[in-house]
Amino acid sequence: MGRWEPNARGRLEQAALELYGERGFEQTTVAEIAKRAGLTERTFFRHFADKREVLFAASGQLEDLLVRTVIEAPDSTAPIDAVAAALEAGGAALYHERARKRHTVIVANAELRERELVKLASLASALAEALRRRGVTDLAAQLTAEAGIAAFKVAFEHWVNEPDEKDLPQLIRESFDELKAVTAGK
Amino acid sequence: MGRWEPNARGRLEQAALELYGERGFEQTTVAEIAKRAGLTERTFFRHFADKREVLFAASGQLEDLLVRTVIEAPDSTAPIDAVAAALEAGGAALYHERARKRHTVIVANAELRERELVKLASLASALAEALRRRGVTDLAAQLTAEAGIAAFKVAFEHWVNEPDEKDLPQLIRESFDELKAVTAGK
DNA sequence: GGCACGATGTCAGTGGCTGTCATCAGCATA
DNA sequence: TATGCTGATGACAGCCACTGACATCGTGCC
Repeated sequence: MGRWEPNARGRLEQAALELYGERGFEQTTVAEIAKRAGLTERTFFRHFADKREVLFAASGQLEDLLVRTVIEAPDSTAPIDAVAAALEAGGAALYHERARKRHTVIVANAELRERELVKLASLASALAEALRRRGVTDLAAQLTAEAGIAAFKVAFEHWVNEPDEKDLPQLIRESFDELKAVTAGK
Repeated sequence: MGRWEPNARGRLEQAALELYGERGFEQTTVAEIAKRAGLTERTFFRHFADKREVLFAASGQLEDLLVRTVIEAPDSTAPIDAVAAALEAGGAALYHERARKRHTVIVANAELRERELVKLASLASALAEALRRRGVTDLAAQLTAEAGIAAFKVAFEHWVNEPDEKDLPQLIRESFDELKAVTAGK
């Protein structure tokens, strides 16, 4: 096991998810993660900014997908519906088992929940920016994006918590319908 | 300056806000804050769970105010309007100058922005719980609360960034109006 | 074979945060 | 007034996340 084993980053992600799941986030040291991946602590921090970030490596790709979907929506599509379509597409790209495992680790620790909020806020920012490029007002873009993320969040939580696996895009659609109802004063 | 000077907690808050403003959050050590307050580092951590929390001591009171306002709203009030009323009341309780100073410190640092998201999420949770006690469905309560917080967030940012001071509750009302418009597909 | 470059290892250091125990102010009570 | 109790603070040692600096190793290219 010399240096240069392939996919150091992926090995670190795998080792971290395992250890966080086995003994908890706080009870795991970065040195242990690195050791399981056959690397050193210093190398861990070359790949990830901090101990939490290793769980959120995929969020950048998700962001790209959302932005692309909003941009590619027909001009006639209302902003809220473009955001809904993007989040449904994002939801369709998630694997239930992996998402559930990861979510279990995250909800068990305050620092990880905190970081997840940052990632969701980042998604909202990206969605808002994409809407602005469609000519949507700044205010409307921010509100649409934030409200959309709220709908996604609620749907996602139901998805990972319900015993019988449902279709996430379908749950997202229902969540948006409910959002429209409550903001209409229902 | 023996022990037992009054209001240790308040002195720590004041010293922290000053130092974070003067030289930045990262460039300030907890030992320095404690020293300026005439205390030791260990005592700082007896009053605040971590270095960031010292800036968010007031958020608990704000949460109480929001919850109370939702609960006291007339039964006939729609959930979204009860939330709007609560956030307007919360907005009315903020002082522009102090809020601006604090917000400047927070936006300048990623860790502090992260913590602020946690506080906003906590407010959303509390609002949702208050709505549930009014008999609102779980799903509707979560969505209403989250969307309401989004409206507040947008209004608050405008308030602290606009050069001419506007009325925060008024901005919040306008933000809710816009929220209702965009979720209606406008 | 030699060389450039990027990935990794090694080491020392800073600072956030915690556990533990000693110490001290204030208060009650004998 | 002495004594004892309680809660806040100090002092100290220690863990670990994270960083900077420099050495070392692999790989590809000439």
